[in-house]
Amino acid sequence: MGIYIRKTDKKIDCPMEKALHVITGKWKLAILCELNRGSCRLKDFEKHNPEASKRALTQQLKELVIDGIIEKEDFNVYPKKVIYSLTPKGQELIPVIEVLGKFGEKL
Amino acid sequence: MGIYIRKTDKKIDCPMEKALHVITGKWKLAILCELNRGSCRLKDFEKHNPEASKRALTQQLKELVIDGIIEKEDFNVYPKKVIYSLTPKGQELIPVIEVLGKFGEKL
DNA sequence: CAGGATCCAGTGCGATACTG
DNA sequence: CAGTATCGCACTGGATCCTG
Repeated sequence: MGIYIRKTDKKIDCPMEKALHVITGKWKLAILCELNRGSCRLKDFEKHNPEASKRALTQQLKELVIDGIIEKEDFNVYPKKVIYSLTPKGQELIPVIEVLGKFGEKL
Repeated sequence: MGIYIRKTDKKIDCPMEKALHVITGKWKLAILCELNRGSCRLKDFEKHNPEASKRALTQQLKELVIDGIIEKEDFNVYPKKVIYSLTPKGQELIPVIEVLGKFGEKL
C-alpha cells in the first residue's frame, strides 16, 4: 500500500507529505467540507462550486476515492445516479483540516 | 493583509486554503522540519536535500518569508552568510504539520 | 446525469550558468 | 556563499464535446 504521486508513480514515504498530497487539489477541500455536511452527487458539487470545471471535479473525486478518503455508491440507473460520501478514514481527515483552518485564521 | 495566490495575485479567503497554500511546495515541509531542529543556511538545505534545485529552495524560502513563517538574518559579509529561522508564527505551524503527519501514518 | 477524451494555458520546478 | 536569469519539461486544471 501507500500513496503514490499520480502519473509518475513515484512513492511518497514521508507521512506528512502523504497527508498533504491527499488534500492538495484545487477543489478537494471544498469537496471534503461538503461531504462532511452530507453525501452528495456530482451535480451538487457543480452547483455549489460554479467556478469548478466538471473535469477537475471528477478527477479529484477519483483521486480521493483511490486514496480511500471518500467512496462512491453507483445506483446503476439511467439517467446515472452516483452518490459520494466520506469513508471512516475520510472522517478522520476532518479534524485534521480543521486544525489547518485554525492556523489559517491567524494568517 | 492576507495570503495571495502567487503570480495571479488572487486573494484566498478560506483559512484552510490559506494554511494549505503556505505549506504547499515541494521542499517546504523539509525546510520547516529542518528549521524546527535549528536555524540553517542555504547550503545546509542543499546538503540535506541534494535532490532539490537551488532555484526551488530559494524560491520557497522567499515565499515562507513573505508569509511570515520564517525570517532571514543577513550578516552582510563576503562571502555571503544568511541564516534562516522560524518566526513565532512558524513555530505555531509545527504542531499543525505534526497533526498532518499523524494522519499520514495511517495512509 | 456521470464522466471520459481532447486540446490548451498557466505554473512549479529542475538544470545550468552567472553575479556580487 | 547567497541569490538570480534563462531554458525547458511535466503536471494541474479549464473549456468543450461526446457517450451510455
